[in-house]
Formats: sequence, C-alpha cells, structure tokens
Amino acid sequence: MENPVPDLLLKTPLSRDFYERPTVEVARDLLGKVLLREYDDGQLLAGRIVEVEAYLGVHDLACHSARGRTARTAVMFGPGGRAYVYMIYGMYHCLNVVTEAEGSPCAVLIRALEPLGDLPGSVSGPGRLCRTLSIDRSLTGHDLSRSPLTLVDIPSPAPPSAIARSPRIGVGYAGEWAEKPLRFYIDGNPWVSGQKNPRKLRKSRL
DNA sequence: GGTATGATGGGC
DNA sequence: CCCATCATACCC
Repeated sequence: MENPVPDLLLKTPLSRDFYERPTVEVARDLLGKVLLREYDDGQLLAGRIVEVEAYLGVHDLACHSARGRTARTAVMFGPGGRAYVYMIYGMYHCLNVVTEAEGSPCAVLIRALEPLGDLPGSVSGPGRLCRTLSIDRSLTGHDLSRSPLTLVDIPSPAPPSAIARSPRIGVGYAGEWAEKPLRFYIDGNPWVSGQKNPRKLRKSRL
C-alpha cells in the first residue's frame, strides 16, 4: 500500500477565516480535516480528525477562559487558527485550536485522529495523540497554517449525516455546561476515544 | 463486561 | 486544593 502522507504536504492549510467563525461550526467542520506533524529530520506524521469538543469562551464554565485571562489562557484571546496546548494531570498535554476573532476566547479540543500511514503510538484520545505526535506547550501560539504542525483541508470532508454529538468528556464540574452536547465525532469510527480498548481494537483488525 | 484509583505537575 | 487523562487493578 502506498503511503498517502507525503502528498498531504501539498494540500492547502486551513485559513484564518476558517477558524474565525462560531466555534460550534468550526468544531463540526474540523471533522475529516488532517493534522500534519513534521519533524526536523523530515519525518512526517498525519491523522484525520474524528473527534472534537467545542469550548465556548467566558460564559462556558468548562472553558479555561471562563476564569479570566491568565498567562496560560492568553492565546485564546488572540486571533483564530493558533494552537493552545496545556498540560493536564501532570503527565499529558491537550491540543486545541483557537477559534473566533480576537477578544472572543474560544477553542476546539482535538480528541482523536484516525491514523494516516504508520504512527509510533495511539492517536485516540487527547493525551495520547499529543504524546504520539510530540505536542507540548512549546507549540502554544503556533500558527497552524505552517510547519511543523499544520491543519490541512482535504477533498472529502465528513458528510454531515455521519456526525454524532454528545456531552463533553471530563467536565462534570461545569454545572449546566457539563450537559451541553458540545462533543462531535464521526459516528461509528473505531478511532474515536472511549471505545474498545487498544488491545481489543488491534485484535479485531487482524 | 464494568468501575476505581494512582501517577504526577502546573494553575489559581 | 483543582484538574478538558491514561493505564492498570480488580470485580462481575
């Protein structure tokens, strides 16, 4: 089988206009898009987005910007299309893309990818995908239209009929905001997080 | 199949 | 103290 990954370098990166729209629209439209990671030695890793969550700014009690602008959350107050990466539970990182215009501190959390080509680990789950793609806080503020971390458009996005939604994961503390269906995923895709564990998933594919 | 819990460090 | 998590342990 041919490796499809190098051709992805030629695809068009998503523009700032794509991100500077209502966050729920951006979240849904990110399903099916491709995340590309390039290393200094030329190694290229890629995955197709299959699961995201929308975080809706200062009124959303699950959104980090709801507690005000701090050094950590400052990037969310800036223009759309940049990375917001934070550390969670002392051992993992989570990748978000900043949405909406300057002054509207919203973001979309990338929760799972479908691997394109060979990857050195799992990309199902926000912590796992950051570990596998070596994404940490040093990438906060990075413009996602450029190397070494790029979001690119591809010809066949997720058809709207294949998109399912649910409450967000791990935000039970957020009161009524915990219930809102702001997690979007490609229905039935085996790479969505919280499905069968990796051992069984590997077994079922043999 | 399921739920419970420890690891581990920065943010507020 | 709080976590936008994961892997492992253990129970059914």
